[in-house]
Amino acid sequence: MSQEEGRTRAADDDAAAVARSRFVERFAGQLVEAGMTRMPARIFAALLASDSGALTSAQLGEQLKVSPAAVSGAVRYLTQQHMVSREREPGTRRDLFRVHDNQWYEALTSRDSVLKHWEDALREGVESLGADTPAGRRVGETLAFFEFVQSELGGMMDRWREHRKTLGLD
Amino acid sequence: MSQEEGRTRAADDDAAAVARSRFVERFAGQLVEAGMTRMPARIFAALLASDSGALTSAQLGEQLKVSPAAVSGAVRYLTQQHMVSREREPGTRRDLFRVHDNQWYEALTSRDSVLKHWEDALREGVESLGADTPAGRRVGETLAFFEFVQSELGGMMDRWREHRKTLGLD
DNA sequence: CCTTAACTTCACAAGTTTGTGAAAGCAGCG
DNA sequence: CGCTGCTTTCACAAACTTGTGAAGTTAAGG
Repeated sequence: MSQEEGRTRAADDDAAAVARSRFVERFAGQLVEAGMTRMPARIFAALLASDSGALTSAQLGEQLKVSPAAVSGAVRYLTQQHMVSREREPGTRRDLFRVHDNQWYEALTSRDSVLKHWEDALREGVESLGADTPAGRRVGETLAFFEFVQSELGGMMDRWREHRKTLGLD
Repeated sequence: MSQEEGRTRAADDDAAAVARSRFVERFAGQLVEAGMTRMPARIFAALLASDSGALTSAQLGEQLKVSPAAVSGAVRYLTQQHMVSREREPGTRRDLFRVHDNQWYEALTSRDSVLKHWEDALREGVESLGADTPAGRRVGETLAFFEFVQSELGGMMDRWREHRKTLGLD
């Protein structure tokens, strides 16, 4: 038994839980700084740091010490953003929420991303300011930059999928 | 005179001001959705849509209908993020705030970007969860993804500078 | 040096956001 | 079909944010 190595099984579990919780709160903190709201950030981080990659509402509520209502709201947001998917655990009435590694960071780079909305606003700005005015030209260049970035993303994700294989992550 | 084209000079100016303001508020709105706080977003948008690319505190306050205090706070934030630079207008005591097109979106992709902080948190997570645990592996893959993205950014910005020339923006 | 224009800081009031408890809604199972 | 257990919705209280007015600081110019 691991007691002979200086700790009990329970202490091991406890240490693991503490490590997990520290990571969850720290990573969630970064997501919050980047603009995500707190509860979805914490839930997302908790799923990322779970062994199975999926947890039930009850588990999330317990681990994060929040009410079912809070979980419900946050999880709706996350599924809308395609960062998490909902499954019904067969043979029970619990919902399971899962991070699909691929899925979620593909979502980061895809169609209705933040970038697209910026581009729309910028495009309208160029038109209404006039493409031939100094202001219009400045906004136009910004637009050109984001369009360029957008055009590069596809290729980048292709290269990632390639690179991923070389790392032995399947 | 442009009155013969159906509008007065004043009306032209007014129309331009309205167009500018609509753009400012719309683009700022997108920045807010992406996580920036409202006042910095509005000020940044106002600078972007200005003809000279630079405005004084007073101009910003007047155009956005906010107090000097609000301008001061927002501008401090923007300069810390390297999105705007402060100049002293020579021969006066006014400060001028400027968007340097290059500078600001280079800032988006550089060193102390959001990405780096995410990576730090993820790296710590892998260590404390254990690289050989399921959770540690999942967090590790996420880390690998962001490291990959980071490694691609340099090349992308190089290609942008190239592409920029072909667009005739110098 | 003193004046004064400009910027900054601070305490606070108004306005939002966030998460909760309680009630209502759903769906699988007996 | 009606229990029962899970999820969602809603109104509200608490906590946090945001922008303001006013006082404080700085430095250019006389």
